[in-house]
Amino acid sequence: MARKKQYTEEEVIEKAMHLFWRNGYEATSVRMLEKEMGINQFSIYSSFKNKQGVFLESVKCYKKKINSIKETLQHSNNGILGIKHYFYDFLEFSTENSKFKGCLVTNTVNEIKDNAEPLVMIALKQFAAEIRALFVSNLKQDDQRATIEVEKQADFLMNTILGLSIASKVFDKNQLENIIEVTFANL
Amino acid sequence: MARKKQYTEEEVIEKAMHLFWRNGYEATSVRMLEKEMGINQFSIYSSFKNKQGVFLESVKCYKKKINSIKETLQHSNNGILGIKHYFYDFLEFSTENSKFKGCLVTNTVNEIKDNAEPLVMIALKQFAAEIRALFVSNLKQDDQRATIEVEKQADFLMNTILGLSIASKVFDKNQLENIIEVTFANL
DNA sequence: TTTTAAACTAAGCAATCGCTTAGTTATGTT
DNA sequence: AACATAACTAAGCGATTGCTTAGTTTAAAA
Repeated sequence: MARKKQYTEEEVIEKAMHLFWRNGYEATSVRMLEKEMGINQFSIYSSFKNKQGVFLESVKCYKKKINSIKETLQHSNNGILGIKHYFYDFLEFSTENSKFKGCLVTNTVNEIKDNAEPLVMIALKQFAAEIRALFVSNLKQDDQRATIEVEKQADFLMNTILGLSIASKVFDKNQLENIIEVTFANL
Repeated sequence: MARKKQYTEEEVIEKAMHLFWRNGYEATSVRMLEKEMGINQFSIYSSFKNKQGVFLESVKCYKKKINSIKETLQHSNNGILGIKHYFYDFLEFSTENSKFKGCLVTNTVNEIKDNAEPLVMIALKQFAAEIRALFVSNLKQDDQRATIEVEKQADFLMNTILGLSIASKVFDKNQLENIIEVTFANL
């Protein structure tokens, strides 16, 4: 009936995701996406509607990629030690050519204005809430831990992860590991 | 010999600074600066050379503003308690109409790409280094604190401050205070 | 009072932004 | 083989970006 697509949407989105991850949302232009994805602007818009659509699919792709270390945390039975393991996994996950890129989600949360791009913001907040919920359930595994403290500690851990996203662009690997060690030393 | 300026550069830079603080570097256009500063683009470029120049002066202005709470930390003799005080001071400092704006410097560090705007990046990193040095000297005030740990803890505290800059846009005041409390609870 | 130079206004520069559209190519159906 | 239709190419849309420039106004020096 008609011509076949010369690309698979899964493949080109993964390339787009890496571009957004490195550059952020605004700084990634449609022309750059064109080159990185290897398809024409027409194809981009016909497959994903608009730039926001490309990004939302990129977040889905990012979620899939990070899902393996998220599942490790999900099935962990070591309480806070499982979370610490997740922090190290995350550090490795966000490394490329011994260069840290931070977290796609956190990077974008910090970049997007409150009013602008509400759909993007909703998707990002939902992702963050999922991670925080895992922190809470893992903290509750520790018998001696006070229940009242769990929510506070979850916020604290989220803050540390947020910090690591920026810190990973400025600090070296050793410093990042020190941050994790101090974070969990007395928690 | 010639006409007088109808504005003082100090006054208009303070307005520019607040705009950058709220919106970030890229998202603040020269047209927006024009309106906020109340002067024509020609005056902006004749006084500050270019947009980057306006921003660099804005960072100087920001430093002056934050200097009072920095000096409190500088003259503090309570070791880590002085740092905790600084965290709360910073939270109040970055609040406007019960809305948190984060830290101008941190916001921009996270936004600017490594290669782009190197002058901006240098100014920002220098500012961060000054804060970290204060953390180190205050930590050393505590006699029982192991010297080896001080540098690690300084990185940890920097990471917490970085985190708070993002967290302050997503979390409420109570949560932010919880983060500070947990941070210093066992340090 | 005339001169002169800086401070102003406003229009417009090239480049880039996200996005669209007219026209061509390819492919499965009849 | 002829048709129908989706996938492609490439040019270009209006809006906005940082920045400049030609022309006018103002005020201090001569």
